[in-house]
Amino acid sequence: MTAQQTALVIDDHPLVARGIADFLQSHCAFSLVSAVTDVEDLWRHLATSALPALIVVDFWLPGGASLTLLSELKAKCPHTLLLVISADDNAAVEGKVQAAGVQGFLNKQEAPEVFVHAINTIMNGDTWFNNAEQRLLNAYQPNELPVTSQELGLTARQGQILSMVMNGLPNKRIAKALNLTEQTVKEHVSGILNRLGVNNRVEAMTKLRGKRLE
Amino acid sequence: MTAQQTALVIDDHPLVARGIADFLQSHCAFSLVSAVTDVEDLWRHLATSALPALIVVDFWLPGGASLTLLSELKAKCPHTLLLVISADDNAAVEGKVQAAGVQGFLNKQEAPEVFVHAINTIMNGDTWFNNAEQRLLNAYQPNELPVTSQELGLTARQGQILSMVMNGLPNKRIAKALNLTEQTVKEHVSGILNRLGVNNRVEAMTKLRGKRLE
DNA sequence: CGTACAACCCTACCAAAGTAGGGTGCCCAG
DNA sequence: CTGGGCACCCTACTTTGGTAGGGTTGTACG
Repeated sequence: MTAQQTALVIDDHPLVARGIADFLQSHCAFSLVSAVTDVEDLWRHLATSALPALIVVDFWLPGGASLTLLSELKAKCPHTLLLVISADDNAAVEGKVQAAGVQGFLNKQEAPEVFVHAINTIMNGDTWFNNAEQRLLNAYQPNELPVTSQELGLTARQGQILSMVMNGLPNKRIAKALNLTEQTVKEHVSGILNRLGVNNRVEAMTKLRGKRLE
Repeated sequence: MTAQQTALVIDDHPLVARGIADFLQSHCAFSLVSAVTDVEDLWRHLATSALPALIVVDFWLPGGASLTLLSELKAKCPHTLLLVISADDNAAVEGKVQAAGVQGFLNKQEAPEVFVHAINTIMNGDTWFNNAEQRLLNAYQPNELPVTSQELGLTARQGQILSMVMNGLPNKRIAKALNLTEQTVKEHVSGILNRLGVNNRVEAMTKLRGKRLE
């Protein structure tokens, strides 16, 4: 690659965008790396400057805008390479991005050397994706606010059962797993529902959505 | 503040940590800002260097470690100021952090000038928090992967009903809202469960956990 | 010592969720 | 025009979830 190529980074967190841009400029062979924080800025930049050789796109743009943005970018700048970065380890995200036809996907957690390697790979015309199969196993939700059973006013046993309820287990399987009568489980569940002020397990699930037990 | 104070940034994404650290060093009056990416590194750094005046902590450390980390830091470095930064706009997060007794909370999305202002406020002995009441309204879940009903093989009506199921509505209320018989709703739900390969609505909820319909 | 509470068991009952089978009207493609 | 898919309705049934009664044990606390 020549020394005259430019790149563009879009991330809704200004400091992050600037940090990645600076890193690319100092560690990869780009003559200029710009940083923008929203989609409007991105289009404005593309309209007023020469097309960059590479655009780095944060996956979690506000409102889930990134997927539509990617297809628009592919349509309007077919020769520009696209690298998507994400803060979480969700295999589904990588699959979606890969299906969108971009050149690479990378986790923000990766070491700086991996960044450099990925960028060079993409600039050479290859693609960069992690082994999706490997990651299918741990498709967990990383951004869950931890909550202890005590904060909810639950006993230890209730907390244990609540976590199984939150994972979708029916009473029968909970009873089997804990060597209890289904009735006993029901009573624990009733206690939990009372404590949470809800009428059934589904309401409990929606009430605690986005939280992680213990 | 003097020109000899140092700061420390902990964020599990190396580029982000480095970017924020560089920004603090160039825009605030710190003589040295270090960046670490995990808790072990943090303790190692604190043991081998002079205590920093300020530690910037990313809220979403792996495994939800940040809350316990904050209380440990308060215990072991009571004179060090703590600023927590987070990528999302969740009022509950800010409340938790404030309860942990740190000096400030800030969203990564904020403009760089706000960062500078917040840092200066904290370094002067004040605290920096957003108006939690204002934000209680939009305590939404930002990181939800969008999924269309078509991708799931569902009809439009089924998708509509699925989204209500995902929000915890029982069949009776769905029927009332859509002017349908409860029976008709049940049949739609049955169709959805079949399509998703699950046995009941609770399994459907856990299967689609972290996704957002349409 | 007595009280309180958590955890466990039981029977019995009712409401909600889900299944099966059969029927109507609509619209669209072959 | 005919078959198929979709949305809607119905009756009837089974399974699961949740509540309400009452009872036993163990343990922690004043």
